[in-house]
Amino acid sequence: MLIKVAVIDDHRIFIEGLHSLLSAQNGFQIVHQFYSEHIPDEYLSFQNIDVVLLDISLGDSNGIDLCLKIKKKNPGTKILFLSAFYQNSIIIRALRSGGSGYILKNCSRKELFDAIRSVSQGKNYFSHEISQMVAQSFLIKDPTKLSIESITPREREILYWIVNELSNAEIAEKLGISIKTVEIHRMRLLSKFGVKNTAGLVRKAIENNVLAEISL
Amino acid sequence: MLIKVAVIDDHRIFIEGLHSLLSAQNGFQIVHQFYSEHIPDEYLSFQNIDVVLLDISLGDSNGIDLCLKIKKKNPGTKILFLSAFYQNSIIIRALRSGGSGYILKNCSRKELFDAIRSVSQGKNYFSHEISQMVAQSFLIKDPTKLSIESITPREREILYWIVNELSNAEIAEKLGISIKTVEIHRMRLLSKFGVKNTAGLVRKAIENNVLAEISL
DNA sequence: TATGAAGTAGGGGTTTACCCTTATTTTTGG
DNA sequence: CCAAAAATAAGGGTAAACCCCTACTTCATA
Repeated sequence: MLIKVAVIDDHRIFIEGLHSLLSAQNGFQIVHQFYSEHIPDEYLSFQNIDVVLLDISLGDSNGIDLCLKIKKKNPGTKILFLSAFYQNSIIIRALRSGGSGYILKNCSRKELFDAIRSVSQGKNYFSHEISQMVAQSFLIKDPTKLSIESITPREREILYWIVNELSNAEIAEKLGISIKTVEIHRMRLLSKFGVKNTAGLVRKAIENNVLAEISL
Repeated sequence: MLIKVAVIDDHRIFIEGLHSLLSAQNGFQIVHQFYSEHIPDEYLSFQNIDVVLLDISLGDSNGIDLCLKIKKKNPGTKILFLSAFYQNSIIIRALRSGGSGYILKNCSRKELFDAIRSVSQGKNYFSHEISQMVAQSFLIKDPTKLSIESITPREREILYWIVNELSNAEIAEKLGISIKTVEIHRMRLLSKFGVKNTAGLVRKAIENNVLAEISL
């Protein structure tokens, strides 16, 4: 069972190191390798590739956009981010761009092999540092910031339908109440969330995870 | 250096087990313990408590709301969630409610002690299972969901300000263009995203990671 | 039993979003 | 250099959101 691997990184030395590492290990084969971030679209056909090792900081381009492109062309190919970068927002964007895992460049040989095997089998893999960082990003640093006023069950219900693109009239009909009542609930939501309009309402609702149904 | 601990759980046997565990170990002292979820507000003064071990599934009440209450009254007291529960949305809501860590009830003795020590020192602690689960919740399961029509740089800029609660008039002024132009961009965004209104626009923009600046 | 929180609903009004249409200029790529 | 895409902007209109106000009912709980 040979796992076919492609590597995309802008550091030539790093790719060569990876090449020698994977070649020395049974079960891996590096099929493609790109040194630059400027990869023409016609080269993005990875039908016969199992796993792409992708760096996030690719010169002036970035690995996240590249990941999106690759997954659109080759939905079956798994992406494993391999980066020295660990800034929270970057990690989360990477995860949302279609990747299957994220490890750090200073990881052990064993972890690299484990990660490649895992994602090639359709599983996910996160290095300990990455998953810890993602989890910690949810913690409230400042306890005084726990100030989002609690919303009532009915307000929560109204909010749910707002986020699902229903108008006040549609919500009123669905819940069997008057439009005026929906309006009132909506205004109280704006006030409680401290926002100016629907855009802010939806953003805060998602960010603060008020709606369990609306995951991420 | 004695760490003062309070335990809140609705399983009497579990609390007694915890008590004997922590008593046998130097450095810990269980000061309070509650068996029920119905704790009167006047008992929520934990000024001299370092760490509260809190179960999430407290009968008909829930540990998340209780955590919010405790942190509001005692910002300095650390909360360590200790639960058998691991459903994604619940975990994330728990983290956002002011806790400092989250471990599973089937964890090892050593992990329990480590976790309590960590949070009492102001650090965070997540069991491996929890942090992995949180990280995985960000992954896109279905690659075909990455298929949003590409938007132009200007549309992206408009979208950014929409998500930041600016009105068409405010965006027009900020970018030095007419309101009519902003309207056109906005309508094209609605069309490209396949949504009906601002709520859908903001939701899709966040979910599909269109805006790098809007992380979480 | 009374006080507050939650849900309900009306009137009346302003502002903003949404949806057509057409049309010019600029930029970009083959 | 030409065609396509992108950005600009207008007029004109409807629908929806937003923001005041008052006021009634229910329900829990102190």
